[in-house]
Amino acid sequence: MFLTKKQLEILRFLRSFRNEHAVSPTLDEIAESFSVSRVTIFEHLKKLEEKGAIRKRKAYARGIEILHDPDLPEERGKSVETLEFPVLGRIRAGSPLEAIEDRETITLSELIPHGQNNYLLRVVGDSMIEDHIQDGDFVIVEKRSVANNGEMVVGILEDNEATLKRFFREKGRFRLQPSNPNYPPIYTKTLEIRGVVVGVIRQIR
Amino acid sequence: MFLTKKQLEILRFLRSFRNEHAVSPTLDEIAESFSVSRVTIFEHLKKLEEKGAIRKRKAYARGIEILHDPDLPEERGKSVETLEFPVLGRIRAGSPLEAIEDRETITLSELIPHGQNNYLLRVVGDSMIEDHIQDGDFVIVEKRSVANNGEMVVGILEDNEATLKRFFREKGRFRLQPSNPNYPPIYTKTLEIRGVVVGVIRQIR
DNA sequence: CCTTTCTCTGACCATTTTTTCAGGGGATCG
DNA sequence: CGATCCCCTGAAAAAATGGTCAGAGAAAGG
Repeated sequence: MFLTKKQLEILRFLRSFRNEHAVSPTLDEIAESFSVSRVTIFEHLKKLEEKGAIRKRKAYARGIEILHDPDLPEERGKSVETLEFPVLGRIRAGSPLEAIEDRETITLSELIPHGQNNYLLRVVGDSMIEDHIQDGDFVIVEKRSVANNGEMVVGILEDNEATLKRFFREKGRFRLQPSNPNYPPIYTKTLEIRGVVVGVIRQIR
Repeated sequence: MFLTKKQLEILRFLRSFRNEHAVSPTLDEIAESFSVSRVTIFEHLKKLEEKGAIRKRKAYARGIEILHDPDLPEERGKSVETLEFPVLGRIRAGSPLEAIEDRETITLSELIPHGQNNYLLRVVGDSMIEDHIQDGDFVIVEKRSVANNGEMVVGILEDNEATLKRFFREKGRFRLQPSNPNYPPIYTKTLEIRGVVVGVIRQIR
């Protein structure tokens, strides 16, 4: 993805505006800040969207979302520096084959999906055991109200109870599939999806 | 500041909408969600603003700001850039039992053992699958040269190869036990322990 | 030179969104 | 009862915001 200079400037402006005002700016506001016309900004935003840097919906006021932030690495580094881990390479859990060699570091923010829309849930029970999520694990959940088939979702059933299952849309109903042969799937006509599991964290005593 | 029931509901809706969409809702969107007219919402918001719970500017699309969140103790604006996650409670992976209710936050540094002596390894292979560590997972390893029976260790064998196994001290030898019935244990007389697994992190695509 | 890319414009229209106006109904309390 | 909240309505005005159209200049590169 190659952004022109102007596009990059606009992207930066978007971010800083959001930081300050908690909402995205309008075309006019961006245009005024750059002393150009609204149409110019409109075109730039179109390009930015084509390039996948932002998302905007049709006729949706103040609805520009930043998908890719070009400055992020440095900015994150500050507050996360204490949470940096060296990655000492790969280890073969099967037969011993690969030695520990490479050296790089990784910050947890790279490794762990983190954002306004993520939260943790502690897992109770073993119904997702074949997905290697065990009792006591924390799952990182991204808040979403829709899911794709096969994704692991946090769903609210009719009786207002929350559960963690794999999601499948079937004819006229939803199937919530445990990944444990000892548990039957749950079928429901109404389902509120609260989020999708994007990560797992486990502490070993 | 005394909020009526409806006002509280709306405030909660504002928050959840923002969580999901990254922008504030319009009057219409709120109105539709509550199945009332736009004007009704307008009035409610006016009251909410008088009471200091939100801020909205004149004719400013999607510009409602939440000033006071009744469900949140006192935490505004703090945890954006730090690696703090809200923990929204527990979820039962077995049968759906517990709803999502409690609200607290946890920082990753609490959750993830972190220190000068810890590093990450990416796991290749499935020999630890019954410990629910799968191919591609990162394990957090605490540097240590000794281990207790049963701990999961990173060991270097005589041929200078690294492996991840459970550690057992036996008569005159060590046993490195995969947690996968398809793999046999490894017996060795000399073993260099590089560390002990204290955590697991998994990203889900 | 020609073509392409990037930047830009004024004028105008379409749609979304907020705001006002002019009310109605029900509940509670003195 | 009368006064006061709270919750609600449809219709229409008034902003604001987003989008389209038909161009234009300037720079870069073949």
